[in-house]
Amino acid sequence: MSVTVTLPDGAELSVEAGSTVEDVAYEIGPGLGRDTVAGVVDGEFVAKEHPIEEDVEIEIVTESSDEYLDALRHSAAHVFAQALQRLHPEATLTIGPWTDDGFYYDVTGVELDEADLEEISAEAEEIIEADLPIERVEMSREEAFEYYEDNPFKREILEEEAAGEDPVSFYEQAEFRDLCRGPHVASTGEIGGFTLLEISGAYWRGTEENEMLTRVYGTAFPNESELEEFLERREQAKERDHRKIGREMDLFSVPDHSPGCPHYHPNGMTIRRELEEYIRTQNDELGYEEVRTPELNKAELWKPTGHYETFTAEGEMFAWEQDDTEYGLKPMNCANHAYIYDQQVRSYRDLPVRFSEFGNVYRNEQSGELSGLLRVRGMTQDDGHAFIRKDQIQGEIVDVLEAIDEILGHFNFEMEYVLETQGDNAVGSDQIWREATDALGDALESEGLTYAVDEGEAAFYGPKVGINAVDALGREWTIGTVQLDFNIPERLDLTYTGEDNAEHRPVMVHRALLGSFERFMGVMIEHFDGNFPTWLAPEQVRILPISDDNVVYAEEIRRELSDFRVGIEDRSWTIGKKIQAAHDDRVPYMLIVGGNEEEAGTVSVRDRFERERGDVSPSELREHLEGEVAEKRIEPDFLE
RNA sequence: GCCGGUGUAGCUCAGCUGGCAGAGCGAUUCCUUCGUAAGGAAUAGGCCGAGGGUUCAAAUCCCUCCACCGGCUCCA
Repeated sequence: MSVTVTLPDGAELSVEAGSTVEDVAYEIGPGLGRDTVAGVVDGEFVAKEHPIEEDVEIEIVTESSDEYLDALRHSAAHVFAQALQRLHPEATLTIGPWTDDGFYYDVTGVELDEADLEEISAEAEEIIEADLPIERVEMSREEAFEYYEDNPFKREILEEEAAGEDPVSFYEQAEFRDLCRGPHVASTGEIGGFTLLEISGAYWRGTEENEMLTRVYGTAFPNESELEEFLERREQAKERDHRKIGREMDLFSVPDHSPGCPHYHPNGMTIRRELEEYIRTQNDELGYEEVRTPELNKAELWKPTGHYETFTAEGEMFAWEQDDTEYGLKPMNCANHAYIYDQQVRSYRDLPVRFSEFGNVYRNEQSGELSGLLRVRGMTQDDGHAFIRKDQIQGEIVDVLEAIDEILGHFNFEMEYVLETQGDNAVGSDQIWREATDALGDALESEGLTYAVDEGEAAFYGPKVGINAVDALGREWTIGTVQLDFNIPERLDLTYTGEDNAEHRPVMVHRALLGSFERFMGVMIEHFDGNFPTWLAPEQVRILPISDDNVVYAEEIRRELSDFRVGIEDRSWTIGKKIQAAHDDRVPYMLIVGGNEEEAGTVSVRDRFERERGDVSPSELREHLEGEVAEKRIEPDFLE
């Protein structure tokens, strides 16, 4: 019997049923056959020995395919495991997949530290040097269970991932053998660059209740130079780390006495104030009225909304007894805003009623989670709640999404939109959740935004659109959110009087445009590498007098530019050193003033891109800066 | 919270096989007054994260705690 395989270019080929991917490649051409390392069959990455039993779409993976790197790293994981077992026979293997930039292997029954990694690395190099052929072998399920008699993890994989497979596949190189679907490269020698990177813990199957395993991260490349480039990129990423830049530019610190609670230094606060002012104007335009509510409340405030239960269950709420009463620091602003809504009888004519607040909230995040400005315990959200009628849902959400889109445009950010759906901790009926989720999805689609769906990830009260950014180290963080909530109005019995003179239930929209000022600034610092747009730069202009004699003239120029944040470098340094310091401080504009400028009443302008122009009149520069700042242009462009 | 790592001058880091606490940058003072990415000299600056232990002697070895870094889990 023959089956039809469809190639990526649309061509069709008829082959015997049971032919392998490799056989198909040889059918196409002997050269391709020899180069085959694996295949993609109906979108699934498979070993070259994978048999074709029905009509499929097939793609042959060779050394030049992206998938080759995955296979190579998968094999590198095996090489690590082999080296580990040679040096530590007591180690039990669990899983060892490839990842976006390398591989890891989770093991247990062995304690490893960094010195062990070096030894294992050396052993792995020998395995690579020996160029051991990697071969696929099959075993019956029964044999496999017997083989893994002492390894409950592999037995669990046999029962779950490999349920019903008989025989099951193993990959072998010399004395090493591992249960594995593949694919792998043909021999260990194909790994040109190999390194072990980190050692850490990881829960079996990613569940906190399970045993903690030892995870070793590594990566591999076809050759040494690509590995070096990878390590170089990693080092460069560290240079962009907002914690490092925050220290260098004196923006903020998170001292030992306030873990997770950043202190803004004057430079950082300048940036934050600009952000706050900008967001205030956005909130005004969107029709939000600013309110202010306290951090300290009785715990009972959060009981009807469900916050108390949710946050205390996760140990995330700061709450304590005082004078026989339980108090807490607010973890969210919703309850206080709902309270203000409820202080009046609301008519359908009043809606939407919208409150905004730069709300300081506190959450007892696990100590291991804290990370500079990106993950904190005390933060200020640019929070807002709109209380609306059901017929206003679509319009309200669309307005917020458009505002976020406009804001992000001023930062040159590319964000990923994610729709998060009902999770285990959800309150309210499934019906309500479905409606709310559909409404968010519809709004995203009507805005033409592409988005991913994260099932079960929403907050407890309603589905959420998360706007995600990536930091310098490739970690993803949620910035802004839009959440639709039918539950809290219900639980708090919020109402408005309708046209029919009956009571109706409003819907709540929870939204944050930037998210928290902390996280947004953290992401922004890394995104700009500290080179802030002029409107945000703590020091927008620095005047560099050629000699001390020019300091008085520098003062004069500063008065001329009094609408901007202008510093004067008055240390008795050479001009070269003053320029260097200004570059180090990432100041957008430097004005060099010496005898010539003083005589002509001009300045010599240099920007942080090292562009220069002499004979500039201060008023021309001032007019330019006014426009650049007002329009929030991303790069200093006077010298373009 | 869990696994591994780190904590020495304002910053970056040496010193850690136990024996007088170091460098560069920065700061201060003096000299230099300089034309587009580091001029010179001198001086000051430390509870070696905190507490306990071992020792004649601890930055160094051991224990506990705190904070930070990477990862897991969890989140704006």
